[in-house]
Amino acid sequence: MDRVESLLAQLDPEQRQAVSHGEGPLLVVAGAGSGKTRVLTYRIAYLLAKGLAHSHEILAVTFTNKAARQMVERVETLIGGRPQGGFVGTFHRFALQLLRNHPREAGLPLRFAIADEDDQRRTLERVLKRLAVPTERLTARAARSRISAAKNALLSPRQFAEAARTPDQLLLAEVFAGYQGELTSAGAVDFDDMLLLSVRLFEQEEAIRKGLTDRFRWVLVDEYQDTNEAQARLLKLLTGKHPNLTVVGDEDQSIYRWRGAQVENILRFDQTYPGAKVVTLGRNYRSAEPILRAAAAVIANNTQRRPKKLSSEAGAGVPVTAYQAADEVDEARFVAEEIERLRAEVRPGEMAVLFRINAQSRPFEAELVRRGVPYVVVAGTRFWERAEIKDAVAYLRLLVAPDDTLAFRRAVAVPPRGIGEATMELLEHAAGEWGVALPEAARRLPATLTNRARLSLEKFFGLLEELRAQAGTHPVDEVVSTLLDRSGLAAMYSEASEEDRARRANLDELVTAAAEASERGLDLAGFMDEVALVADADLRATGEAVQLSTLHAAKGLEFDAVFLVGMEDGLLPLRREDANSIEDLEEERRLAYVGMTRARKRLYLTSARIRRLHGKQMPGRLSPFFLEVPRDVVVDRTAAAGRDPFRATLPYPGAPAAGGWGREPRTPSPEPRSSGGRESGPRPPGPGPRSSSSHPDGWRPGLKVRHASFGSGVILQVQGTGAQTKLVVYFDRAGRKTLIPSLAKLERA
DNA sequence: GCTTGCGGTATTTTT
DNA sequence: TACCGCAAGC
Repeated sequence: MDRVESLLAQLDPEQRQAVSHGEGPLLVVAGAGSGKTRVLTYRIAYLLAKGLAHSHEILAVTFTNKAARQMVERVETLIGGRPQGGFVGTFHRFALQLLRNHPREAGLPLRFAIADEDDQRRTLERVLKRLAVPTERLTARAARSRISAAKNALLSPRQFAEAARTPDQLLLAEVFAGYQGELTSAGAVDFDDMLLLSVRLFEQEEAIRKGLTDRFRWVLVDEYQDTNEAQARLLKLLTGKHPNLTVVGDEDQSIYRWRGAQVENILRFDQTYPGAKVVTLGRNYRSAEPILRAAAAVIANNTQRRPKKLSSEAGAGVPVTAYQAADEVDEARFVAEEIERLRAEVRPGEMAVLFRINAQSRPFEAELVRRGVPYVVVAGTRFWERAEIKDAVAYLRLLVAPDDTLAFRRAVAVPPRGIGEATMELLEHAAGEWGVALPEAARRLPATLTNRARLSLEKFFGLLEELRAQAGTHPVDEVVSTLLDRSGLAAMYSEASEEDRARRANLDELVTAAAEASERGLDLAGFMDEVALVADADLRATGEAVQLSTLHAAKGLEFDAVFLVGMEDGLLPLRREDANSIEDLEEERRLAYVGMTRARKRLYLTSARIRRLHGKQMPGRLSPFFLEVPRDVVVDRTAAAGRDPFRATLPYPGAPAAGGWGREPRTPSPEPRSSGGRESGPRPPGPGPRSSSSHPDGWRPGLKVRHASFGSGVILQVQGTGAQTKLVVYFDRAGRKTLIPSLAKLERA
């Protein structure tokens, strides 16, 4: 019992209450910074220590691989060993595993493929084309998200069609059916299908469901506010009649409504699970008081929530800083200057610039590069989304599943081998005629093919055979190497262009990823499942750099200093052309709330009076959310910056009449074109942070360098000395790279 | 069947 | 502003 006692002793009363809850459903409403992960991990440790659960009886579900990994690690340190036999992973991983174990019962081919977003888009484009749907009526993009929503709501194409009334819905029903038909004949499932089919499997195969219900006697779910209907249903089926289900979440941090997440799941948890115990964690250990007060005041305007209060346990702190910039360049300048100033006491890795949309990151990057401040942009073009990677992966998928039609379509087209639209149509026709999958039809080399196409296909399949033979006997990374080499995928990219070299470098990274997978004992099929399930965010090493991130990507993280930028009406809340419902506005407000509550000690709220975005100028009216922040917790630095006092920002119509910054009398003024920003004078593109100590080899942040492949760049960061020296360099063309100067051909520019 | 140029369009993106 | 997808030329 000692163990149990000592676990509980490390918790506050509410946390303890949640952790030590016995059997039955439990909802932990965990406000920002209140120790959500702590409760989850301690609860697992508690159940094990108390002997209530065996580790193989525990199923813990998260949304990201990263969260899952963290959970495992933390539980390990708590219980001093690795929990055996349970499942800790994402919803999708759980579902995929289930379907891989029971493909037949799920109505899937033995080696079904996974259609990624790209496959989905291409498939939908074909369907839309076939149905002659004009793009003005429905784009592939729109269709994808609406079909996804239907699947999340557990609707089959048929059910959807039956419910369809408007011409719009009827059209979508047709597209949905066509899309699903294509997926089926390609032997593929998309991400939504994984969940949907798992639900169906549970509903139809009582034995399978019961097997799992009996096995996983304890189920724990993280970020429950982000579950969609399919996920909620899956949990309900899985936990059976006596649900030992613990869910942790916070409706105020639900920011994935556009992806099917239903706040209602968490708001109505006690109705779905009658008798559920509800514990609210109300102590915030993260944010200083002014930050918490600001955030609380904003979120209090939402109606879709339980009213609750968070008390700050993190001290009085300093007021929130506000700054209204002249334009986005001035905003970036202010932020970068402030970051430089803060570096005296705050490590770069403890600072973050958070924005609503990725397109906002440019000016900040420019300013930070100029000053030699190390930074990372979280989520640029993601590794696994890159064309060159997808091309190679398509080949690999074909090795695993020869009839993966979607992969075939992609692989056969790159590098160009004389197989184009005409040949594809011919093959499609043959496939239909013979009733076989498209790749199979291609393998049979229909007589109607031109000689050129025939030879080309023979060669293509010959290569696949060769690789498949190698895959049987060699580690994954070797297969990938051979593939890149023999297919000509690597040769497509010349040494002449820097962009091409970056692509080659990416392909090398793919080999590295394969080698790692191989070391973990995965075969090619396992590697492919991994690739499908792994988001790039999981691979990202943060290091000591300021993070530039979207608000979405910042969820779950915390920083000493947070710059929430672009607080303008239309940007945050983001204005979209389709329906700006109250629900949409509340989700935007939650985004602002999530952003603000990432901050521990310092929070900055900035905006621009004029913003160029997408090449257009946007009028920079202050965000209504900004106006919701109580004045007494804010210090406005706009005037103190020595520029003209800000003006011309009309208060948001719906904003509270009192308070807010938009009300000061404004001097009418000429277009504030180039008033701000430049006034502080151009900064010398100087040698970066003065703090950087000199390196024996002379490398220092701010130094301009040239690399044989990546071209010219500037050093952001220097790590280690001697042969261990690593340089983080920002290249004009290739972006951020980490290099070892003793290996890389790097010279001073 | 593959490359060049125009116009339309732009979110957020855990898997 | 930037990219991407489509339409016309080689």
